[in-house]
Parts: sequence; structure tokens; C-alpha cells
Amino acid sequence: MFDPRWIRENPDAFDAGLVRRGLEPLSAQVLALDKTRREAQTQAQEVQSQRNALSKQVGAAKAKGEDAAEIIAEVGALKDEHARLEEAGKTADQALKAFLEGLPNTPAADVPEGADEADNLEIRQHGHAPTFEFEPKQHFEIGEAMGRMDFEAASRLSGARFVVLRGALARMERALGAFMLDLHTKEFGYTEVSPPILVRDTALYGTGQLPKFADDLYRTEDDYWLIPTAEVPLTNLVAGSVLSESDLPVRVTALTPCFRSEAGAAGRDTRGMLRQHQFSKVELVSICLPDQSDAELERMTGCAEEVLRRLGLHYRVMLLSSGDMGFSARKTHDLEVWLPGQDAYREISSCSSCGDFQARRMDGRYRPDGEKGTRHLHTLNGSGLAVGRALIAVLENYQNADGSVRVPEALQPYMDGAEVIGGDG
RNA sequence: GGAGAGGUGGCAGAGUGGUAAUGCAGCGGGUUGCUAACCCGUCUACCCGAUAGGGUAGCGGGGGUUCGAAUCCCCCCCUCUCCGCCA
Repeated sequence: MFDPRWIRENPDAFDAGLVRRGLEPLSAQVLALDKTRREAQTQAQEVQSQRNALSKQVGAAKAKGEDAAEIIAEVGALKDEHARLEEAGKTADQALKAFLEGLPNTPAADVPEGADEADNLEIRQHGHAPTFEFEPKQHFEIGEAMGRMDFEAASRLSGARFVVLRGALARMERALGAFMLDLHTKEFGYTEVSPPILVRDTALYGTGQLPKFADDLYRTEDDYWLIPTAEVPLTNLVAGSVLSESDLPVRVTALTPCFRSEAGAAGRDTRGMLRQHQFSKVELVSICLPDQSDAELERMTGCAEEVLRRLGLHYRVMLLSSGDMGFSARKTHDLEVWLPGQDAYREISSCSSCGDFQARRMDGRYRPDGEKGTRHLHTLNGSGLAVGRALIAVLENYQNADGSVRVPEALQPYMDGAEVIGGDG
């Protein structure tokens, strides 16, 4: 959400950001609405000031036992005028807000120009793609052959884009989540949180999913929403609050199920468990001072990368182009893990700095040391990592010719020391 | 689900129609050998203004009544207690 005052002072920067997002310049429209709003507000306040003064006179007159009918009649006229002006101000204010809340965040200066993922920039790689003496299989072939990944059962229960994991694979999914949480809490200073996964409208508005992306979400009959990511409850932890500098940075992590309707992805990635309506994910969220958020994004990306390194998985880090970034982000790193079965890199983490875009929507502020007033916080979020996709990556990268799968060393302590899982796991 | 109580500044706590007491804490300033005590100031958002400064709003949220609402009326949210149900 943009600050109208910032747009007033930097209309060109505002328009440039929209253009980089593939939108039209809109500052003229915003400024016109803003002007209407302020004029109505100023006039309404002047009338109100008169009203207040006259009302005081009524009180004073009555206290003295005098007749106040004349003053009361005078105030009555002001009342209608005030109502009219206030209404005009409110209408303009709501129009401005409705306009602004649908606009995506301005890309950071170092975000590459581009229309879509084809313009993303590879920043670095780590490790090498493993070589196989045989034709590597895709994760669902491995899992189904093991008898531990059951799409038919899931389909009977819930339909397409669900999976039932059994035995060693269910165990490995749990191991992955536990391993990631331990890494982030013990080594990177994140505090583990167990948040609600049903949330209200306001929480989703705060992080930017609403009002624009309601189609991507699941809603309950009593008007809760299932979270599409733990970014929503974790970031909204600071909604409506004023922190002091000594509280910052706030670093929190959570392992939660995530629910997405995948409304725009019909027909894409239909085989396997790459794109599901429900998946679990370890999320990282940082809340920090404005001048720390650039460094925090690098740090957070490093935390997510470390998961892949410990799992011994080959990946690359992409800097998303202006056209491929999410609504609330001002800069995003994607981690893409190598999947031998697919012979492709696939997204397994996305780490974004949102600047004050979300903080403004949810009114999360801090009080600068030695300064009067408050400023909005900066928020960041990142997957650390998507657990379902991490399971896929382990299966495809650690597969053996006989259909068994080696367990990465980092995971073995979480799986009773098992080094290999196979059909009898 | 039923019945009831409540929501006022960082905290505590008054205020049932006349425009938010008071106490404590924090911060800034004054006074002052030092400390303590004491005195003054110190909320947030927005609007007008070059500045100084001025104004409007805010007592959980939103409407309404009234010249005037923390106070009266309506709707909603949240917290707590008891009962019922329940992992």
C-alpha cells in the first residue's frame, strides 16, 4: 500500500515503478483524488471548528439560565453543511484507498527489468547436478513404485492435487520439517511459532492477498480463510503495534500446512505432488528497521540456501525480474532446486523484501530512538523451505537404480538413523 | 450453543449528557556539590501553514439521537466467568 504523501512528493518515482510492473502511470489520478479528499477534509474541519465553538456557547448560556434557541438554530445549519463535506471527504478517501490497495509494490532499484520469468537473473549456483548410471525417474514414479505415495487414495478422499504419503515418505516429510525448524531456530536465531492457520480478512489484507487475490484462497463457511502461507499469520503478528528499536529485528519461523486453490494453474504440473492444494512449508519472517531490510533479505536467502546445502542438493539463486515478482514484494530471490527426474530447476523457495508495503497495510510501526512519532516497519518473508518440494528433490536426487532412495545425512537423525528407504520402509 | 460481566493513554484507574480526573512508570528540560525530592513538558493520525504555529479526530469498531456523546440507542468485534458440548 502506497503512502499518498509519498506519491505527492515523488509522482515520477511512483509512475516509474508502475511502468516497471507493466502498468500505466497513475500518479495524475491519485493526485486528483488526493486533492479532492484534502479539500473536503479541510473545509469539513473548519465547519466543525465553528460548530464546536457554538455548542460551547449553548452550554454556557444554559448554565446561566439564558435562552439558547438562536444559537441552536445557527448550529443546525452548520450541521448539514458539515455532514455534506464530511461525506464528500469520506467518499474521496475511500476511492483513493480502493485505488491504492490494488497497486503492487514498487520494484527496488536493482531489480532487473522484465516481463516474466524469462527475464529473471541467475545470481549464483551451488553444487552440481548428480549423474546417474540409469535414467532418473520422477518423484511420483519413485514414490508410487515404493507404494508410499498414493494419488488414487487422495483422489478418492479429496480429488485432484492431493496426495497420501505413507510409511517412510510420511516420516521423511516430518523429518524434513523438523530438520528445517531446528536449523532456523538453533543456528539462525528464529523463534518457532505455532500460529492459527485460519485467519480473518484483515490478516490477508495486511499481507496483500486481499482484496485482489481472493480466488487463490479457500474460505470457510463462517468466513475464515485457510492460509496460503504462514507468511500471513507470522507477518501479521506485528499488525497494529508500535515496537521499539530494541525489539528489532523480529525473526520468526513456523511449519504449517498451506492451502491454495491454484485457480490460475489449471492443467499445469498435474502429475505428482509438485503443485498441490495442500502442502506444508517452513516459513521465515523477519520484521526489521528500514535500513536493515536489504541486508536481511541476503541473510534470509542464506538461511534458506543452507537447508539445501545441508541436504546436499544442487540449486541456483534467481533474482526475479520486475514482471515476475509477487504483489507485495519490492525484491525477490527464488531458490530453484535441481530435479533430475524432471531434468529441470524448480522453485523451492521464494524470499522477498516487502519494504513498508505490508507494514503500511497492517499498520505495523516502530518508534525510532530519540525521535518523536513513529515509522512503518519493513517486512520480509521466505520459504525455508517448501517441505513437499524438498521431499520431491530428495527423492529424485538420491534415487538408486533399484528404486530405493538414500537418506541425506542431515535427515538421518530424524529418521532413526535410516540410510536408505525402499519399498519395505 | 445458553446465561452473565467487561473493553478508557505504556500501566493502574475515575468519569451516566457540557467537550477525558488522578496515580505510577518511561523520556526530555529546569532547579541542584552529587543523588533524591521538587517543578515544567511529554499520546497518535490527519488537515492548513515556508516557519512559528493553528485546527480536526480518536475512550474496542461502525452507525444513530442531540446544539453538544466516553456517557443514551442500534449493529459488530474482542476478552473473561458459569453451564452445555468437546480434542
